[in-house]
Amino acid sequence: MTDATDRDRPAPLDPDMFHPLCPSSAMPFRVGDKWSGMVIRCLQDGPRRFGELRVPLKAVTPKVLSETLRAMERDGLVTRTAYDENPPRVEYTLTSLGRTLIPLLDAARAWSETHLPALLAARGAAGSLD
Amino acid sequence: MTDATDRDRPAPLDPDMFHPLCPSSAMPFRVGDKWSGMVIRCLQDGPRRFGELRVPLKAVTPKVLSETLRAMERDGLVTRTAYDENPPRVEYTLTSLGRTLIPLLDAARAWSETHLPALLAARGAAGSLD
DNA sequence: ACCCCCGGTTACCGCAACGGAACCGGCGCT
DNA sequence: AGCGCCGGTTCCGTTGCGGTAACCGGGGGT
Repeated sequence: MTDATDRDRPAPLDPDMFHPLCPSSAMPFRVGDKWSGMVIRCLQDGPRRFGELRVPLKAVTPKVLSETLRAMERDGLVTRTAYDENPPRVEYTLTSLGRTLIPLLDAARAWSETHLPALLAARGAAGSLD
Repeated sequence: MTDATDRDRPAPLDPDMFHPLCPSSAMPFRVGDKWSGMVIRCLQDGPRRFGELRVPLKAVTPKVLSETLRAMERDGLVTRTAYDENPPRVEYTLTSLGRTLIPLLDAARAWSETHLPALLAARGAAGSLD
């Protein structure tokens, strides 16, 4: 197709971008709700559709995803744009405020890459004998 | 008194360091559990006793505080040192791993100072009319 | 005998987050 | 007529974090 709606469309999301072994879950930080940080990651390269977000976030149910997006919209982190087409199309975009969180996520990721193994080792050691 | 136990003791904690209007509560981040970030702030200048932590964290009950400290100890973020004295004395100290979280807390605080008003404004606007 | 000190523990409970499964509406295709 | 697509919503159940209130142990003071 490659029509107008495909312009400005970022590359497809990697279905495994939140692999089960990804630190996102064990990491001792959270941005907003459980999924908000991952949503920001999904949106950082451009607008995404609801169903598109469900690909990498396969563990999230539509209910929780829509709750998360609604909360983020209320907080001015994303904008929701509904196109009156058929089948319906809705796009979510990071606002400039939402974009300001990306460096924080980067910092959190950097911390995890450096220090999370030590934390998990400590946790494992405590769990096994103490 | 100023005896040996007072050596290396940091200045007393400010009872209002977590003022109700402090962004810590509205901030869209969390480090670990609800109180972990504040505990790290309390410990960043040196070891603190259990009762000492309860001064600025006056909203936390002893149960939750001890749970928090225990979890942080399991994760290798703090060390607990009990002195066999009377009345009992226990000191909590940040480990070097725990100290690595301080820059992250600084980044979160900087974000809040810059952007939290915008987030709260968006939230307020959404709540009032939508 | 009583109470205070400190640093907790125990039992109980409420609420919000999270999750599963099913359903919906409008249009187009077959 | 029936099915599928998309972007949700609704109902219901579970989990677990966090909070409340009460209690504990052991020495020392009065």
